[in-house]
Amino acid sequence: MSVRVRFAPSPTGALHIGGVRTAIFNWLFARHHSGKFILRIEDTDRTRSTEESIAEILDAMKWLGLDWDEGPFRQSDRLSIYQSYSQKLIQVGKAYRCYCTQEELEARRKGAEKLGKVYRYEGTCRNLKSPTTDKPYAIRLTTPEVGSIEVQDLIRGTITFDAKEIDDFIIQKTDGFPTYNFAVVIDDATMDITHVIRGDDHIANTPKQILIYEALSQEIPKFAHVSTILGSDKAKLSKRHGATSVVAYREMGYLPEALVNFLARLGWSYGDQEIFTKQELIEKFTLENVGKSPAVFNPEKLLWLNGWYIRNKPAEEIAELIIPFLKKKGIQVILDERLIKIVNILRERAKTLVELANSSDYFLVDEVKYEEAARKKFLTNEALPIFEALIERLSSLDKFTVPELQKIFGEITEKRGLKLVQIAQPVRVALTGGTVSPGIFEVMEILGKEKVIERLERAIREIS
RNA sequence: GGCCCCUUCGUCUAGAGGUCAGGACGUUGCCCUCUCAAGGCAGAAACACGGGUUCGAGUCCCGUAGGGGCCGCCA
Repeated sequence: MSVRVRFAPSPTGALHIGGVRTAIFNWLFARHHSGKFILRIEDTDRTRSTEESIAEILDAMKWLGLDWDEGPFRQSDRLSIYQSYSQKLIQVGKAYRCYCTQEELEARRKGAEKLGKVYRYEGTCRNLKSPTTDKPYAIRLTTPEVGSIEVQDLIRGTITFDAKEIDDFIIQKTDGFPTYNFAVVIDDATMDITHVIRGDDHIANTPKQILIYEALSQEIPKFAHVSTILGSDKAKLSKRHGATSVVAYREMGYLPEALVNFLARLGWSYGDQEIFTKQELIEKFTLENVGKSPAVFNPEKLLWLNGWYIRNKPAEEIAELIIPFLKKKGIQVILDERLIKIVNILRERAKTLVELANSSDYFLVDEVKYEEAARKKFLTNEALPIFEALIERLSSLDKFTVPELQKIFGEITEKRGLKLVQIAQPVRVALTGGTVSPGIFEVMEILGKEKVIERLERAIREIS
């Protein structure tokens, strides 16, 4: 049978980075085996699930390029399916109605706790002869009292649980809704899921789920439990460690390639390789190379990777991507040769699209804003004659190109006995407003003769 | 507390009994250089601890410690 995997987020908030890594592993596994990747929305929590959250999840998945073959299915559409299966289990004697009230159960649990024991349902309703049909009831699975349940985990090997640890747990609530474990199993079974790849916080649920599969006489899928992503303090990654939602990273100027590459490498590896195209990830991804230990989220490495992709993607694509970021700053531009040139000289010093957009503004606005410290240090009386000489020489220059400009600067430094840095820095401040920029000749070439002279003249007025 | 999972540089990891324990991010120094980057070179930096098994253990076994997860009519 061909591989069928699923990603099943619950739409109770933003799509979390940890969840996305699980999605990536599932997606890669499906693509690697030419199988199917199924998207399922676990929205049975009616109070916390929102439509906005569903829309955001779908949006983020598309942005990351994690396309799905089936779905999105919603559990809320499938209630009758769960109920028909729970009824079937009652009929064949694998499940039973339980009339114990929540209050009663709560009291018994507290009693057990007082004795320092873990409460397990004692099977009060298990052998009820004639059920009182008018009282509300939950449905419990009849579970074995002895023996053990083995989970064959593709990442961790065999995990054994004692049957005594598992009581007759509820599969359908009094309100007719399935419990999580039951819904998951029915969904995975009816969707013919072959491999369940999910977070290791589900390990303890797995024996219960296996018991449901067995009661249903359904084939048990293969399980693979991936370790959690931790924050820098080794606690589970959460909002207090910084941004955790995919959308937040998009807004901070991260590229989807970088995020996918980074997340894929968190807990998975392929020798010493760090950079992977999506194609390579698909070819090389296997569960055997997924590690067992939890991984700490390392924002610096993500940033480095993002910078790598900014430097190495085609400049035209990067140029197109920064347009919305420029727009947010109130700068309207179109994708043209000039913008591509700007991106080309700026991108090796930017780690995010936001940085790139910020560093390009002096090319795109009419008037530069001087940084105060830079102005004070470099727009001085010593700079005046240099600016004046430059204006004179540049005015008569026909070819406003890097080699020509280099020549002119060479002449001026020689004549005045200066080092290049002594004139490059004041000019840089005059042209860009700051002390940091790409090579000054490249900047001048892109700015063009007119703009350069205009800004030098303005700098002279600023000094006087 | 019970059950379960995990443990190689600060971080991500390679390592499937014999390696000077390798790579990457970060970090330090140097080179390049008109600033800042990028790039190049060099360096510091790890097998949690204790017992076994073995000629030999990061690798296998058992403990200990530490971290994490689950113990709901939540998902």
